[in-house]
Amino acid sequence: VTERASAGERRRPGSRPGIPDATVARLPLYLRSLHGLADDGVATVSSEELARLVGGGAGSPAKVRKDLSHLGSYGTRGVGYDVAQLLTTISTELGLIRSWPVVLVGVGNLGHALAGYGGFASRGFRIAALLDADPARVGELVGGLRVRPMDDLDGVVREQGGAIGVIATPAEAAQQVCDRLVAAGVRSVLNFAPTALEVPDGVDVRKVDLAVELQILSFHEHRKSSAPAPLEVLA
Amino acid sequence: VTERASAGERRRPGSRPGIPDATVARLPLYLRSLHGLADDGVATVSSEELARLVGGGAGSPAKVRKDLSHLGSYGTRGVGYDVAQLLTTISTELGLIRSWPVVLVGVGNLGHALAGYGGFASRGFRIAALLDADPARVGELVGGLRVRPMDDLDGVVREQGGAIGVIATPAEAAQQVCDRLVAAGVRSVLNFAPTALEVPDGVDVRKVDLAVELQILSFHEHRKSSAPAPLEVLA
DNA sequence: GAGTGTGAACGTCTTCACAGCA
DNA sequence: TGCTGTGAAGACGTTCACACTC
Repeated sequence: VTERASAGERRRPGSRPGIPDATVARLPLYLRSLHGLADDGVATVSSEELARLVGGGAGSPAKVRKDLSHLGSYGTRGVGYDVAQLLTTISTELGLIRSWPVVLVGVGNLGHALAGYGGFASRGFRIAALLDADPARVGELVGGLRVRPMDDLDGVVREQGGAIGVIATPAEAAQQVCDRLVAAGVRSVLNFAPTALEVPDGVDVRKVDLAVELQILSFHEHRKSSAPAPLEVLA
Repeated sequence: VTERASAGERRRPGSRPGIPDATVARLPLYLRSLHGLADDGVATVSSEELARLVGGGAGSPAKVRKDLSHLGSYGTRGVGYDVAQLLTTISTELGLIRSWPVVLVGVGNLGHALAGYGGFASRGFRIAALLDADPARVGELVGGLRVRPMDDLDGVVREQGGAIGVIATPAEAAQQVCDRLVAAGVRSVLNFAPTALEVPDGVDVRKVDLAVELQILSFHEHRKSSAPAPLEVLA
């Protein structure tokens, strides 16, 4: 699900010329596979091996090489890429050297799951605060953090620099919550509520919608079901 | 996050010529907006209005018209599209006339959240079974359903026709669970575990990885932070 | 007049193929 | 010899602009 691309594509003087969106979307996948390799003590990967690791759809050796070449990559011909070096290069490019504070709004079913998700810390994020509009939930201890009232939002965002906002509220509340996040200074939002959010320029929104994913699968499943003849051997 | 496209692109004789993947990915968004309109008693939409409703990134009027034209659409020039008719057309195309059974494997934090998600039924899906490998969890009542042991998988999938599998297990178990789903006859899988899954041809996998989404946001946030000069007024 | 449907232009992403280097 | 780095070709997706219809 995934959707809104970066607004600005600024391309400043000193900075690396823009990395294509499609490449940016794959860098995290490379990162994941590289962590696995590093854990196994592997020192070097070829583009072919890396493509295989990130998995069918997202990986062809040529794609991997093009992607990495955008980072000004340092592969060694005849050998491959240095795993450790690629890890730091990609992490740096993604801004994952520091760990980003995440402000999670909405501590319902999904919010609980997100708060309890272990993979945050190792992937460059830490939950800085849990907020909920429901007074009955405020004060509750979830994943080691106490749920705070919405009024704390401004303070939390300001004391953390440049936090990422995660919206896990019902659809009806999402736009309002988003507005408050943006007003508090948040410029990156991950939205789990099934609604489109309106944001001013300079704010990035990505969204994850479970039902949308299932409906896309449904389309393909439907197609398969209504295609009784798998044979097309003639020609 | 979203990723693997359909394997086969079969394009059989009687069927509609292939709808582009990009369009398929947007149909659920149109559907959502249209439901909203129908609930409000609106009878007709223009491509411009619909584009606005699905939200910034995904909507331009031209895109909407192209997308809908792939469905052999029936808009009325000078007026717009009939909301009710579009609803049924898109629902039919996505295979959402029937409601699809969903088999959810892994009833941890995330599994609980998914099982408790209310939006399933209204969007064309119903949870047919919850499964978990942990004997301690089997028997637990979650979202009105009793958690069943993995051994029930074959039976469940077979008694439901063409179920969609959802994997909400830890990464280590995901491939094994996926293999069992596929062996049982599942051809569409939604994977929440942060791993690439290998599947035979004809099986579609979509994946949702929270950390990947955050890392993509991180990239843009990082860019913004390291771009101190918002002025580029010279030229 | 208003808004769809669509060819044609444009831009982006992917794949190919091969030169070049360890 | 093996694998990277990259122009060039090709596929795909989006945007434009306008003819056509209600």
